[in-house]
Amino acid sequence: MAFVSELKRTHYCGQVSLEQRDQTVILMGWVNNRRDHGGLVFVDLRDREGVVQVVLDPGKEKTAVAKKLRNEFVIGIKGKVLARPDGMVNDKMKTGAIEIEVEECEILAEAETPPFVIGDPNVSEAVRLKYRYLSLRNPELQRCLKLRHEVTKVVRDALTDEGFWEVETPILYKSTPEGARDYLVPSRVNQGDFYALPQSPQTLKQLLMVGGIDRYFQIARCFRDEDLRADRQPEFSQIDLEMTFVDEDDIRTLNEKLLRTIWKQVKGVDIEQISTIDYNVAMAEYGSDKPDLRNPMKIVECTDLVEGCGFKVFDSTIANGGVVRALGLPVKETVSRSQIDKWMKVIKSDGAGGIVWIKKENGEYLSPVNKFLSQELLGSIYERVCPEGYGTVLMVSDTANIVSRSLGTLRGLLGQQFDLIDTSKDVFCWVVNFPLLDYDDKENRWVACHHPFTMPKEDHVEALKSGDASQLGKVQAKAYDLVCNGNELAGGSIRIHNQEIQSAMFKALGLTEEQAKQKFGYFVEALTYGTPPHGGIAWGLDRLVMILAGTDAIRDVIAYPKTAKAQCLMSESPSKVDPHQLLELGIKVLDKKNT
RNA sequence: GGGGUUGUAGUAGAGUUGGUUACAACGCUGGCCUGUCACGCCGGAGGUCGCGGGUUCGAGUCCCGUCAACCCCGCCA
Repeated sequence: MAFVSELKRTHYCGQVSLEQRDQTVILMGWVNNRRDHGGLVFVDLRDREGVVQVVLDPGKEKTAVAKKLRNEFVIGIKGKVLARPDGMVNDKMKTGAIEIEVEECEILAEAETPPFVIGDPNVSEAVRLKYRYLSLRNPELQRCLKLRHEVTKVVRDALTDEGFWEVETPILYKSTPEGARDYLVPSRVNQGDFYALPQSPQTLKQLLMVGGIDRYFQIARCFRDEDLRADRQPEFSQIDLEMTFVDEDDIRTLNEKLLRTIWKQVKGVDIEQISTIDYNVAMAEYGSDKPDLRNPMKIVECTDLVEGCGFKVFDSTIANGGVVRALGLPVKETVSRSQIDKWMKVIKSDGAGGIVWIKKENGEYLSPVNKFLSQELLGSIYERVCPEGYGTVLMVSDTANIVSRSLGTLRGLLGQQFDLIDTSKDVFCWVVNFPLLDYDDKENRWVACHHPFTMPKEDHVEALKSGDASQLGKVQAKAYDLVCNGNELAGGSIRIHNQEIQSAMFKALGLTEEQAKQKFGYFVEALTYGTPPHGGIAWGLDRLVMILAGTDAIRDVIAYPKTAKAQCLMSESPSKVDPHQLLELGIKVLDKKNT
């Protein structure tokens, strides 16, 4: 048994091949499956790199243990690599051309019967999460984690080559005045005070630029105490970077290079084209600031055609500054009224009042509004909206925002329903020229679209300084998002380094100099001590890996993810703590019913 | 906070209009088998039908509540 006690593994199971033919190898791994033929036992031995068939003769003393083997036992074997006899090659296995004739076998650890068979694709997520350590043995999950490692490795190497330093920023930090809810950590030494876990290293990385680090990056863990989604976990990772003395183009060029390197090295794919789309165009034509360009459908402007048409809904919408836009259905066949009603129901939650449709039958245009709109007008709308192969016009009229949102929803829905998405390749674009400010109707004030330190475009600085409400909404920011298949891969901006512009920004947000200081404190002060022009971007690492792995939940690319209720089913966290711990922290838990 | 889907042996499912002892598969287990690779064959064990209440002579099935997982809205740069 010397070979086992020394644990001198010679190969990974999945990497044995005809190259080792007739050599003696020592393998360690888990019993993936066993086929007991009485006088001969086949075991599929599994490790990180794959599975190999090993053959044991239970009649021999050194392999007699074969009879005791069960699934998930950890064993070590020493044996000879043999080419499989004619007709017994298994084409479905990577190692199907060979097998190991075992000379010695030892059980390193027995295993209880696992609650599910490793690799069973039907096991519910709750069970898989409870026994995550067993799920991790699934080659599919291991593939995703390996992919994640490869991505971070490529990023670290590529950014190092570009002169970036990886700098760690604190996890115990300060509560953020805006944005998502913070996770709070009570301080024992300073009773009654709390740290917050960072929502992102935003201010810290800007201060690194103030500090002269010049080029920084970090694979940064971020925390947000908000409700979860398939693509949102309470803790997640960003590839966060920031650079000094650069403008938008520099950052986009560098990140485009990084993107191409990732796809090339991880997927072996050359990205052909990365288009650049103006935010306003994206909203008007795709109804989204992160358009899925694999979907060929586009929203078509119709406001100019129907202006003064006599149909009350359109006329009053346009009179109030609204728009009328349409989607063409990508099928020639006419669709049923009930189908259109279903779509209508969906977009009603986006605020749309309804859908006006136009169909063409026997050269005649049919529509619920053909009392108001002439055949000629219906025809010109139809011709503009429906190119060859398209068959029905769906029109929505409302404010530009609502029309964009609802037709954007519809575009996504129809793309799926009519199977228009070519999933064979990834399609990328930059969305640029985001607005700097957005008016919050509920709070009756302007809020920063990106964050309050985002630089406006040069041409728009005067408009920002004017504070003129009619102009503020049109001010554009030096902000940019990198989009892939309808997902925001990365987002960033050039930051304000100029005190005058920063003051104008605070003023637009309705903050006095005093309030700004109080709210942003040390950060605002730091910016006054000589801040270089700088900017950066942050990539959502989990989403990035999810897209590369071809999965549809970021749980699949995280080793220990949490459920929709932000719980870890394996460790059962969060959990109650010892009263002494609370006492030390000066914390008392309120009875929820009585508050 | 709101809406939706799901919940039946260890796992994933079937279960008729409410009607005798709740099914077959995989896994587990005992036995047989020297060429299997979803091994096969013979036998066996395994159930608070998520939980709590209600209707009924009778509930896996109908009703109410509740819990959990997932998806979506709100929320989240």
